[in-house]
Amino acid sequence: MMYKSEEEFLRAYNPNDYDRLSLTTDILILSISDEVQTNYRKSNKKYMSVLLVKRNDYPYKDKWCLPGGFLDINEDLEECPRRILARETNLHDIYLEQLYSFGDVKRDPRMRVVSVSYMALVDKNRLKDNLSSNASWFNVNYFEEDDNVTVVLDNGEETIKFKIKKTLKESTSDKYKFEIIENDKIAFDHPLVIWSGIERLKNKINYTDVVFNMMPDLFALGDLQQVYEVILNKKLLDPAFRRIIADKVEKTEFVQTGAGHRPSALFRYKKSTKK
Amino acid sequence: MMYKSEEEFLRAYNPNDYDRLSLTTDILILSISDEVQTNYRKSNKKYMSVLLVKRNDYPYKDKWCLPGGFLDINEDLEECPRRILARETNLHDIYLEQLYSFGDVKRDPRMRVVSVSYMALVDKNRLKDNLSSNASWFNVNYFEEDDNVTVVLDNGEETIKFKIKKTLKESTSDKYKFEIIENDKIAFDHPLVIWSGIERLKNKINYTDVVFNMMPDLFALGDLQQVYEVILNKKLLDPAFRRIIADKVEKTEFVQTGAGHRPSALFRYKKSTKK
DNA sequence: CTAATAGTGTCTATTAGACAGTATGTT
DNA sequence: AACATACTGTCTAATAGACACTATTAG
Repeated sequence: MMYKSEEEFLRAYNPNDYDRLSLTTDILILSISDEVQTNYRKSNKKYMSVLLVKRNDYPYKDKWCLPGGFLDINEDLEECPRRILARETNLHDIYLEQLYSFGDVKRDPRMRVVSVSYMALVDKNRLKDNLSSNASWFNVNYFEEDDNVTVVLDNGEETIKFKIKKTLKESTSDKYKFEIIENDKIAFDHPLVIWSGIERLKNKINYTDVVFNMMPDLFALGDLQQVYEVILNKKLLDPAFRRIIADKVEKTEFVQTGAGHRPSALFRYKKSTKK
Repeated sequence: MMYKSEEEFLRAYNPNDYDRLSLTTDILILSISDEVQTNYRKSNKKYMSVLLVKRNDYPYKDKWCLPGGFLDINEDLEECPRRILARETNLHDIYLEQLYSFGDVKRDPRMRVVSVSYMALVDKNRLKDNLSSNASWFNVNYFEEDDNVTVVLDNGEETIKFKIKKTLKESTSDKYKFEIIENDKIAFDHPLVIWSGIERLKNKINYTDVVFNMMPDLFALGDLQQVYEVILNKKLLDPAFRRIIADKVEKTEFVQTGAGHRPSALFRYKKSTKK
């Protein structure tokens, strides 16, 4: 069928000629928590933490899932996670990036749904007491071995464990398919979203400045180093770490005292000028 | 509303409670072309090339766009680009990875459409004469300066130029928004897809083995180096290059002669064992 | 004084960049 | 012989890893 003009074409166009489906966005909200130490001298142990919401209806009733919701027909795709973020945290200026789109036919038992996942990074101090009631922060621990990852989440009351396997796809080099091989408390394919976000952050921390979205305005270098360490899941050597971040931070006049040891200078994020 | 069981919930569930929309996938198919040299001694100049399709109906009639199509309600998301790839190239085992999902309200004048873009990498020699009639390979050249990229495409008959600007988003560090600031021959937001794929490939070539999906089974190291050079858009030094790829390739018994200079040994891809 | 973290100097090992050289086919 | 590319040796620069040391506070 050929048309004389775009106007004529659009008049004749019937949107129902094609299959229509629902689209949701799910948001992996990551932050840093610290666990208050009993020994006054010791510094607070830090964790990476993720915000999960308890489902109180079917499907996956009583399981935990990522905050999410349906895309409105009149909103741009990225507006959707922003609206949900505002709902969950009351904050509007949160770092957000798209992760991946999931769309297996049977991923939602209700109907055909494609989900676009996002990752948000936030400084937890900014949203104290702003949480909606069925949401909870879970500390994240993960263990990688060969092609398996075990992720353990803990919110102080409940422990959630799931396992993901990277399997090499046939005929394509270096392309992995992720598969959930153990999971009983997380809804949908959200374990995949959680892990792909953690992997993304683990990579990005090395070549971008995204971490600073999880930091308060003023921070000690020791704290920043601990954040790197929990994200990368390995210890770093002090001098090397300080070399790497040297041109991303600037020293302020402030110090942090009262901890039973040498006070630490407080720094702030500084956009580095050189590449 | 609370339900007694998942079955009861699903019976009562009405998919039309939520907005429904159409979803398409668009595929950036990248490959390597070489331009036959007049001087028998000189080696063929290589280009990165992209497969575009000429639209013969509205919207964007007579503009070029990426091969793509609507997601079928009964196919997994990733099946969709695979089906389109098979249609365009008659090949089934092509490297494919998801790039990004685009979903601005007004990105398609016909209706609300969200598009999931993919990148495919293929060895062009595998699909000689298998092209569908309205498709054409365009050689890619690009120029980066500050926050602008100019991409120039050429298929021998037509030259297409577009320009993209990276603008730093407010309140989030290191997060760019891409914006098309010059384009008159490419349909939809496909310039964004093309550039994000090139950027992705440019990065991935450094830490994965994806290039080998664009190479024939046997190749000379000089050819491989040229492929790196056109993708990265810069010259590499021979010894450094050979060090880097040393454990990704293995020498075969074959050589390439007849070029008026020392014959080159032919190599093949070898999955490297160490990280 | 002690426990604990803050912060620095410096040596070494590894990797990346640069250049110059030798090797070998075709016309 | 001359041209063009194939391929290698080696020096140097830059970066990452490791260790040892000094500094400073609350209790």
